[in-house]
Amino acid sequence: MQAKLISLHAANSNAGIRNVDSNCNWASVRLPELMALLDTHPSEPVADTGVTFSVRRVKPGETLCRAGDAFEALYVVRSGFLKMVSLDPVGNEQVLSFPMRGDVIGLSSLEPGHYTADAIALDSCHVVVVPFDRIANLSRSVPGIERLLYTTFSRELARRQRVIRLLGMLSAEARVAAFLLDMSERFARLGCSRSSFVLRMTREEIGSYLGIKLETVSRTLSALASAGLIAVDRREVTLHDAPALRSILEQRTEPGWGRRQRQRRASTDRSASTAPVRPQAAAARIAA
Amino acid sequence: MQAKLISLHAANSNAGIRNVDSNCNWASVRLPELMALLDTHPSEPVADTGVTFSVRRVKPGETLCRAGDAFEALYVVRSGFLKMVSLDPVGNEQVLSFPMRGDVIGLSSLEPGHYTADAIALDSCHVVVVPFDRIANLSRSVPGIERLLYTTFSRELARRQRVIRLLGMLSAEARVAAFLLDMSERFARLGCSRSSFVLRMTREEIGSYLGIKLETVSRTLSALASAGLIAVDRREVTLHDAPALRSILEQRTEPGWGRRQRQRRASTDRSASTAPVRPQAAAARIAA
DNA sequence: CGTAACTTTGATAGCATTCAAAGAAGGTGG
DNA sequence: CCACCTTCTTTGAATGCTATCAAAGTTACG
Repeated sequence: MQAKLISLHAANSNAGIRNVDSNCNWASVRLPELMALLDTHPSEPVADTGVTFSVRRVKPGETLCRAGDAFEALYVVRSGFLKMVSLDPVGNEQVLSFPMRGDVIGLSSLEPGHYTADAIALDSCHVVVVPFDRIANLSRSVPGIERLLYTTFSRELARRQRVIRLLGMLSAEARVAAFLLDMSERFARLGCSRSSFVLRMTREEIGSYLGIKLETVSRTLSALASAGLIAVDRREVTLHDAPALRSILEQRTEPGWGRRQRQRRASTDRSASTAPVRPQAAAARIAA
Repeated sequence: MQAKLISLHAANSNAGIRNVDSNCNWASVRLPELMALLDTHPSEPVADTGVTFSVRRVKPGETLCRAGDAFEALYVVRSGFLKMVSLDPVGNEQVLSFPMRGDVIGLSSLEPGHYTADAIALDSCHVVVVPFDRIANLSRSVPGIERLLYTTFSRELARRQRVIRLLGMLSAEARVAAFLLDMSERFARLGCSRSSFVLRMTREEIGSYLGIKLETVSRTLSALASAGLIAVDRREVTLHDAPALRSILEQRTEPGWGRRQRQRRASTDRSASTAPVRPQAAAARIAA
């Protein structure tokens, strides 16, 4: 009960997150602050040239930008959580990512000239508005900015590569495990607990992101929980055995595997399993 | 027989591709040529400053760069076809893309500082070696370069977004259809036939890229062929009904779809189908 | 000409979806 | 403050799509 109240409070106010500069202003941020937000591995600090960027506030459920809107600025999340949703021609929607503090929105919108997905706040958010031409101009005078811009693009490319691996090579169970580990990692980077956190999104949104159905997400979470690897209470997740979760990622050999590893895990698994075969026995499989 | 010989010849020599500058040199290219290669929608021509970039030749099966190698340069494909292969910790490999003329290799390698995938030539290739620092420096003096670099990153991000949609929302059948339409589009952009082309990759490589098994690729191609939408002769594919292929993409409503479209296609499909239910009846489904 | 790589096709099994329904949580208005 | 409604979540049973296993056919190549 009490824990839940604390969690919900944290969800709305982002209390407990470190790195929140004391001299910050909710209406605008200065350049060094913006760069610190972007740079995961802070190198040399940037001189404060007095340049500031405005901060936009987005309430839960509101959209920061819609697919098709003219591309005007990158948005750098300072606090809160969002979801990026792409709507295909048929009307089916797909969640592409869950941006949080430090993440950049709009990088794929530069070339087409319009945003390619909706950005919808999952809770109360503060995002820094970074007009692209402005930051590009600054990059000519302020050293370090140009490189940071390129690495930001490159980092986002690497992230999408991981998503492609997740969607193309992992089973539903492994996708959920990977999702939990990813959230754990990102929360840890924010100074929050690595082993216990509150998800901001529904099962359906998780499923859309992972390319599986919401029922499958629910079932898999239940299975992981009954195997003792995690605990789930509504949106609150606690990781009890992260290494075991990681080992799930290393099981699947879904589509193409090389010509090595003749271990034939499928058969050994089946013979090793003493439990009788039954439908939806994901928990038994995980426990084995 | 004769047709096959011609196709194979084209595959190896890239004969018939337009846009091959007459004054080109296989050992190096000048800046304007490089920019034309990158810019799909050529804007203002760039002054020839005399800067040149070396061209590297890669023979079929050779690797241009390996995952883990220090990132030194971007590679811009001038001719030939390659595959990008990512090897995960377990040893499973996944094909990430099939670069061809105009495509850029290495964009996601900047931030980690090393290549994140192997680049393997599927046939004889010529790639322009573009050291990143060199092009970044040039961008400060030559107008247009900076913007082109950013749009190149952004374009690659958009491409990966399409792959994510393919892997996350489409059925195996739709993935194959999307793959064929994509290849058609890219060949057309090169001045080759939009409706008939020779695939350079195996069924296994296609399957790895699409997140399905090689048998499924083969079955789906056979089904599309017997439905009359395409013709398949080994690696040579002819599209007979591209609109029908496109309509396959608009069928699936795999993971999350909004709350609209209450058309309940699944039931109507089943009732409309007069053929008896049988396994592997993909052809019947497509024909319907 | 024989071997290796690739492709096709069939039969079977398994995992994820679909369909269905009940339970829990959160918000609203009386 | 509680009833009511909507949204979200969980769980079950059955179907279906794709993977797996297997084998034959084809092509390429030495």
